[in-house]
Amino acid sequence: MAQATIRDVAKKAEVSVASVSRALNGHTNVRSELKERVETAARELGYFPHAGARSLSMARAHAIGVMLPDLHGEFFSEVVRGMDREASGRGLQLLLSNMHANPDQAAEALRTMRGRVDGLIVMAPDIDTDTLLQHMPATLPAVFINCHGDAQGRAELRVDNFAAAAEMVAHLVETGRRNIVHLSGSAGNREADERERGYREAMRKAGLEPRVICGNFTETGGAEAAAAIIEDQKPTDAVFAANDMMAIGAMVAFRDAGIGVPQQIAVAGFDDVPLARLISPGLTTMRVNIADIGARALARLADMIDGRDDSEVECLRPELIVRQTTS
Amino acid sequence: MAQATIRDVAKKAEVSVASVSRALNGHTNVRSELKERVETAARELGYFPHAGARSLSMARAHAIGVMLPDLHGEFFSEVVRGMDREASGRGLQLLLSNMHANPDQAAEALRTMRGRVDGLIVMAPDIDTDTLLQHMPATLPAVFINCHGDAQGRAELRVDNFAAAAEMVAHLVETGRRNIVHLSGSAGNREADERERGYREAMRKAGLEPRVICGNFTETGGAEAAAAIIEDQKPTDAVFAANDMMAIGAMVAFRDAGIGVPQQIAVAGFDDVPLARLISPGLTTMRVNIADIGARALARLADMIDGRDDSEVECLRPELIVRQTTS
DNA sequence: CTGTTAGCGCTTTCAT
DNA sequence: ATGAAAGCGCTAACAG
Repeated sequence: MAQATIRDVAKKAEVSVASVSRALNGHTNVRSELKERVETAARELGYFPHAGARSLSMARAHAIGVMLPDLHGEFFSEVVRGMDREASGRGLQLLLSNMHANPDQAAEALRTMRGRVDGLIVMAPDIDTDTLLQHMPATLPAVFINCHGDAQGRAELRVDNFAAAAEMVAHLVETGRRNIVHLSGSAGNREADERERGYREAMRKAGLEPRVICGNFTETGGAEAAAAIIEDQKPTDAVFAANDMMAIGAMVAFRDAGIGVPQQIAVAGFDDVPLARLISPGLTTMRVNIADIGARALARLADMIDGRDDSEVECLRPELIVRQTTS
Repeated sequence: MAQATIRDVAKKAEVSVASVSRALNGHTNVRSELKERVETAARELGYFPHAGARSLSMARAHAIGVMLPDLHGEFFSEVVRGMDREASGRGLQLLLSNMHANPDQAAEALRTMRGRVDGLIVMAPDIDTDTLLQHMPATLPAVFINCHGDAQGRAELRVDNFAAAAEMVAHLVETGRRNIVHLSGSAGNREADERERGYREAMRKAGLEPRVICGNFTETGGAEAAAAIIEDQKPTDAVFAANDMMAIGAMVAFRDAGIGVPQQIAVAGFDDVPLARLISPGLTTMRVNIADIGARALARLADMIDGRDDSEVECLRPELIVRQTTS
C-alpha cells in the first residue's frame, strides 16, 4: 500500500481534510477531541505529511540551494557547517549541488533548483557569473560567494584578500623584517592577484622594495621558491606566501638548508589550514574563517527571503594568526 | 512580477499547457514549429520549470535525503563527496540534514524529508535506530550507515570496526609494542564501542593487559589523554586512538613534551583522514575509505528506488596503513 | 469550530 | 499532433 495521504487520515478520523491540516499544524481553532481523533488516525496509518505538496501549496520550500565547486577537505565541510549552523535554527534545509567546474552541469543544476528552494547560495570561482545568472530565475534570492565577474547587483560575499595581505606585511614590518619576498599564487587567479596587490601596496607604504616570486599554490612551488631565494643570495628576512601550502613547502626547504625559521627568515602563509598549527614551528598566517563565510551567506539569504532587500558586496576580513615570534 | 509559470508560456505561445510540457521535455510528438514557438516564449519570459510541482506530479523528487551527525572536518566532506560522485551521474540531488545528536531534532528532520526525497541515507551513530524508524514512512527506501540498534530488515552498511581495531593492535604487538593504551571515542557511540571491543579482544589474545583512557574523538581530547599518560608515568610504548584526530592531538602533545614518536611511543589512529599522511611523522592508521561508504550507500539506495529489493547488511573492512616504522 | 472548494504548477490520460 | 481536464497532496479562503 502506498503512503497514506491527508485524505486517508480524514476518512479514518471522519473529518474533513481541512480539519486534519489544521489539527496537525497546531492551529488553535480545533476542538481538542477532534484533534485527538486526527492524531490517532494519523499515527495508526503511519501518516507523514508530504513536504513537497506542502511547499507547493504554501509557495515556500524551506530549503536553500547550495552550489559549491569541487571543494576539498576542510574547506568544503567548514563552509557547509557554517551554513548549517544558521539554517537549522531557521528550519531550513540545504539542497546541495557540487558542480565540477563544468558550466553546463552547473547550469543544469541551477535550473533544477527552481521550485525546490527559496533561495540560492552560489560559489563558483571558475564560472563566469553572467553564465550563472542566465540559468537562474531573476526573482530567486541569491548570494554569491567569491564570484568571478559582475554579479549585476546581486548580493555578494567575498574575502578581503587585499587588506589581509597588507595586514600581514605590516605585521612582518612591525616585527623588524625589511626584506620581505612575496610568493604569489597561480597567475590569473583572482584571490592570488588580490593578495599580491595587498603585498605591493603595504610594501610601498612601508617604503620597502617589493620582490615577487611567481608560485602556484603548491607545496612544491614553495620549496622551489625557497631554493631560488637561497641561490639568489639577496638579503631576505621574510617570505610571505600567498597560501599556507607554499609557505610550508618553503619552510621545510629552508629548514633542510640549515636556515633558521623564523630566526633568519620568517615564513608566513595565508588560509590557516589545519596543518599550519600542527607543523613546527607553527606558521604565521591569515585565518580565513570558512565557517563564518557559510554562516554569513545563509543569514543574508534568509533575510532576503523574508523580504529584506540586499545587494551589498560584503567583505570578510581574515584574521592575523601569529605563530612565529622572534623573541 | 512573479515567476512565469507554464500557463504564461502557453498563453504567449498560443498553445495548450500540455504542449508546452511536451515541447520542453523533449517528447517526440510535437511539431517542430510549435516546439520552437514554445521555446522562444519560454526564453522571453525567463521561464524555468518549477521542480517542486514537477516532482509532485511525477511522484519522484530526484533527490536523496542525507542525515548525518555533526561530523567534523574531513570525514564529513569525504562521505558527502562519495555520495555526490554517485548522485550526480544519476541526476539526483542531495538534501542535507545535520542532526546534532539530538533525537528530537533528528526526528523532525526525518519527517520533513517525506515528500521531498525519493530515499534516505541515515547515519546516526548516537541515536537508536528504533527511534529513527518511528519517524520515517515505512515505505520510504533507506540505507542505514553504522546504525545503532536493530535496523529491522532495512538495508545497512557498516564498517567492521571490531576486526579493524583488532588488526591494528595485532600490528602494534607484532612490531614489538607491549604497553598499548587505547584512547576510546565518545561514550555511547557505537563505532567507539566496537573499536574498543576490538582492542580489548586483541589485547586479550596477545596476553596483554588492556588500558583504556576515555576520549571524545577530538584533537583536544587526544592532547589531554597524552598529558595524562605522561603524568601517569606507567610504562607506555604505544597509543591506539579510536580516531585520527585524537591520535594527532596526542602525537603533537607527545612531541611538545619531548617524547619521541614513534621511537618511545608509537601512535596509531583510525580513519586515515588526509591529514594523517601530511603530518610528520606520518600516522599509522586504519583506512576507512570514507568516500566509498558514501558512494556505496548512494548506489544501493538508487537501486532500491528503482525497485530492487535490498535488506542486506554490508560490511566494509578498513585497511591497515603503516606509516610509523621503528627501524 | 468545521466542511466545501479552489488553487499551487506541473504531467498525463483521454479525446479529437 | 494537439487540447481539455483530471489529478499529485496539501493549504487557505470562504461559508456556515
